[in-house]
Amino acid sequence: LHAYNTLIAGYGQEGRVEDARKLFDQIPCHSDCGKESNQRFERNVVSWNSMIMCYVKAGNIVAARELFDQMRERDTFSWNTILSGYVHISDMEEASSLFREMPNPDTLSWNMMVSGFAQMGSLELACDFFDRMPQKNLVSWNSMIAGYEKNEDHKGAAKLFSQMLVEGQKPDRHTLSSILTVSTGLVDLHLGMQIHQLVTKTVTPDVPINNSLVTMYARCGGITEARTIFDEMKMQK
RNA sequence: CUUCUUAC
Repeated sequence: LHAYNTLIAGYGQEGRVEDARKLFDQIPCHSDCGKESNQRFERNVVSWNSMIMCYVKAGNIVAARELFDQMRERDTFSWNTILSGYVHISDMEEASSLFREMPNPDTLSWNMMVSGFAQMGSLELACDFFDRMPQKNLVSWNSMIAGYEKNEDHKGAAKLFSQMLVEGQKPDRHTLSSILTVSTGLVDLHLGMQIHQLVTKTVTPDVPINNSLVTMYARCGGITEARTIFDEMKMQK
């Protein structure tokens, strides 16, 4: 059964929804004739969740929702999965009401609400959720920073970033590449160089990160440094 | 075994 679930999820990654569905339909639903307990081979929550995930990834919220409504046992994963479906099509109306109906929203749910609102330009709302979050994690910060960035509030993003450091969160590659884009937008070479320092200490060199670094230096008047990084990139291959 | 965030 684990094998089935893994395969369904795997098809999901590749967008092969109907193959996933075929497998899903092959797993017995719930044994109809009461006596026999074939609990051993039955669709479980994970099978449902994986299948819903496939539909969500395919952009087929309607189908995902149908499955969701049919489930008799929903866990936090199920809720978060459809929630993310609505967030990705920017249907924050639906997302909000789901969020309100959720029995026990966890950090992931909050994160999705934050990034959803931020992504559609409702920075106010995003901030609101962000501030009210019971506990924030790295992803929460990253989503919020990305939101500022998307709305071209580069100063806001930079401010949030320093606040993040003050609160003792360590940035990861997501944070750093967002904030690099921000320094590029601000044409702030000084900030960019500070980030560069952090990059070399915290994350393993990475093509996307290096690209952001090169872009940042090039735009902020550090052509020499840009060139250096560029050359280092070639060495690594 | 399944769910959240970046850039180009």
